[in-house]
Amino acid sequence: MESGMISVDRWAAGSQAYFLTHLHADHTAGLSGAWRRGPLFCSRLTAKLIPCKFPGFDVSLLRIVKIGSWHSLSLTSPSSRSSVEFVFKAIDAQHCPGSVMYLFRCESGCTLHTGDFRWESNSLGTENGMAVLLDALKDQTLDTLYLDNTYCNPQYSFPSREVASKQIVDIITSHPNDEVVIAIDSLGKEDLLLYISQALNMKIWVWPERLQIMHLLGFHENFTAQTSVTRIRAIPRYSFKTDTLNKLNEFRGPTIGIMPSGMPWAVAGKDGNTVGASASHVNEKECSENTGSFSEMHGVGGNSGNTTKFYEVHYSAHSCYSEIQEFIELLRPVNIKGIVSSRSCCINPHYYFGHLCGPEQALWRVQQKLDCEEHLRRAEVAEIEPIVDGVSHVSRRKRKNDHMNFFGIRISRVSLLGRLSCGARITSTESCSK
DNA sequence: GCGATCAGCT
DNA sequence: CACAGCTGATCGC
Repeated sequence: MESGMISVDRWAAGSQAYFLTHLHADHTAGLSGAWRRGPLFCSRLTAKLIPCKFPGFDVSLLRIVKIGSWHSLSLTSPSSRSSVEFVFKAIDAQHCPGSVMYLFRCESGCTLHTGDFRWESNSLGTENGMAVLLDALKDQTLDTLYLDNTYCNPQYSFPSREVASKQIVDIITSHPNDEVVIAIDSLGKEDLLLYISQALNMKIWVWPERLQIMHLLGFHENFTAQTSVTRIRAIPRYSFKTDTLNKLNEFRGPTIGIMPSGMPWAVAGKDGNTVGASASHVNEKECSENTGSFSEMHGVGGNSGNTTKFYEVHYSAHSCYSEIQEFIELLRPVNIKGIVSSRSCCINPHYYFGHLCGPEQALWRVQQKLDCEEHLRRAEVAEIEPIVDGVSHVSRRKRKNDHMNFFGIRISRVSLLGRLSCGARITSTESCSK
């Protein structure tokens, strides 16, 4: 795609249309209430949150992109001065409230910008998102994939957010009489807090600005800003430290701290006040089974000499390596570019996934999808025919599976394609092998 | 004084 | 190494 037309999460002058994937600060550097550079495209929920995040923002510049629908956009090529027609679509990125990916199509090709995303294996949201994506690509190659490569390295393996949420509920219920403090940011982890609130039938305290966000998101029933009605508090991550917790421990009674973190191995044991599980220990637990892991740390108490317990639970809003791998295996882009720049070269998507990119791979995906749809059409016809030849359902299913194996993709993935075609159902029994 | 940018911390 | 993001220092207008 030619430069000087569309910017995604970049706010320098010189673009004709600006797209925002989500409202985290590392994607909005350069945005402010004084924004005047041009129309800003974002999801409906993000648009709702913008005046809160950027007071004074001129909302007449907002262009709401309805998720799942095609939108059209006519821009001017800076080089040829001719008109370029775009269509684009937003897809739920499941990273934080309002977060989306953008798929752009124009005459010169297709581009997908994932923004930050977490598409968990075997989740309905991921299946739906992938079905929308593949359907939108149709028989076109994906020319450029701008990828959330935060955890684009096999060492990054962690459980789903649901598993992590269950772990946190278990930690809280195992301390029935303690005050609980959970570290969160200004946006994100609402699904975790809702899960806790519903599982324990208890409101969660948040600070007043955060309660306003919860109101905008429609979650206000599960949250409160009154300190007296609950023992569970969500506090800003930057004020989550031994000092704060020890003070709570001293003045409000026994307190445990829970840090849901994307990289717990990085936080533990930095100073003398915390003693954490080592990174190798955390990783060892993760690698042995994908049921999740958490580490327990004990902070040294304040004047009272009490001990504050810290729990770091592996909770991530970014896809882990195996989820990124599944994503790329299905999309097969011609080019791939990481959106996370890092001094560390170990997350360069080309290093691990270069073999899944290139023109041949992109064409292979298109051909595979067409073959698969054709097969599913035939399979459905076969399914509604009466069985007259003595062939059992089991052997039919086996035949189908053989065909899928021929394609080299797993059954759970083919079920995504199944949704795309004529509603043919494929039984999905296999979990992802690692 | 205000906004942008960066170091530092968690 | 570094998730997301606040605070505070510095620079330029």
